[in-house]
Amino acid sequence: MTSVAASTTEGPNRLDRRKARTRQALIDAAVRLIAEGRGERASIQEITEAADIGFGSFYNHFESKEQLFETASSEVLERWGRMIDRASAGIADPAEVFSVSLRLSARLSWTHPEVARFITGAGLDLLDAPGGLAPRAVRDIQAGQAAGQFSMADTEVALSAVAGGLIGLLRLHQRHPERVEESSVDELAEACLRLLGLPATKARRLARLPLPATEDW
Amino acid sequence: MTSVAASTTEGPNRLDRRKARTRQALIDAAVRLIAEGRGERASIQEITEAADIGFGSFYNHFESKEQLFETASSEVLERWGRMIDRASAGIADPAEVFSVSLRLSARLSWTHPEVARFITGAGLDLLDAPGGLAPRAVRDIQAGQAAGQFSMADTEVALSAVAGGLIGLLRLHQRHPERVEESSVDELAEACLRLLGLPATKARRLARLPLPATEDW
DNA sequence: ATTATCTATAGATCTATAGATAATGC
DNA sequence: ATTATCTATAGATCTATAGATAATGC
Repeated sequence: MTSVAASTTEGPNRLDRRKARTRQALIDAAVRLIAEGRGERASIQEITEAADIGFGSFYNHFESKEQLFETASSEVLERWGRMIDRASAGIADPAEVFSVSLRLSARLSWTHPEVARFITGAGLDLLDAPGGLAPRAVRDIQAGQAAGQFSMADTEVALSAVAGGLIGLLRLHQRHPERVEESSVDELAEACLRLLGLPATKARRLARLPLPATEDW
Repeated sequence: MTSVAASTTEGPNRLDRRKARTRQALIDAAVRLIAEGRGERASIQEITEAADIGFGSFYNHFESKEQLFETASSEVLERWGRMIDRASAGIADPAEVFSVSLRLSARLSWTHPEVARFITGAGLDLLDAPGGLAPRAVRDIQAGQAAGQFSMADTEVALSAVAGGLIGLLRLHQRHPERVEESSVDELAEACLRLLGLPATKARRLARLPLPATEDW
């Protein structure tokens, strides 16, 4: 047991790592293509060229384009969701959890521009995906309704409006970076809290609370 | 001048009308395909089959799929916009014009379900299109800002949130018709007015005003 | 006679796979 | 020896067009 990788039952070897790199190159290329808004339209040839791997290698990892895009989306949504969870851990008020989640998501514009572009590229389809902001916001909005803080009845409609606002801000930053700053993010959160039915004064206060520090991801 | 169509310089003849019918069949098929969410993915073959015309006839009318979809979108957006304009003609308050426009658009779910499905199929891409609700809402939101009624600064972000809310309601009605009624539409408008910064009481009143009668279109 | 539509097809592109090549395991 | 990657290609699909057929004009 002196050599770490001596045992045959032990972790990934060089071959496994090479395979994982190829797979990851495909996923990263897919994320870039979704970000460019041509997720479904790209051919497998384009994908493998963007990933800089041989054409045939595609089928070692995925059975179809759809499966690759599905995997790529899940991966980004998973990271996004974990970031939200870490930052909102320990916050009790659902309205504040919602506000923090949304503000962090809007700040992706500059903290993780490639994730932001993925979100704008995917659009409202993200509402159906089981990851990222959507399921967490549904949970928070419903908790806020149960607690009597939010008055808007249709959770799904509210969520869709919030997603529209988020995507709008991310797109604005992509087109005109100089027109978006931290206060724009807070203003979006404030407006969304008002939309949900929170009193304007409380919305204003909540949307300006200091944000928890977020480690890199 | 006893026979209406006698003069050779006069209006469309039978041939022109046949040509127009074929063109319209293509446009209608394109609208249906966009509504099904596979606007860009459909092949020309699928389009001509859906339109029930010969494959080659496509090229008598359009040079490419993109041109057809562009034309089809413009046509629907044009009708949608005219409906809004007719209904809001004579209303002075920009917040009320906005509210009426949005409520009529959300009612498309049952007044013109094929238009509603087109909107949900197209998604937030509609924000870039020069027709329909988007340019009119931009105008109203900016007028409301200038008049000091609306406090939200970024018009484009606000518009995107409103579009998200509208699409959310249309989608909800498509999936669960029993969960959407006229009051749901009014509630969406109320929430959007609050989002824009209107005081909650005024938002509530405005979103419940009687709607102008709209003739068919 | 003129014009639009339809059918058939050439050429381009795309997917999926087979077989050759390169990298790693043992 | 084993496993993954790469190159080459068969077969399917798609686009664009040519030429035949059908409808209308005059």
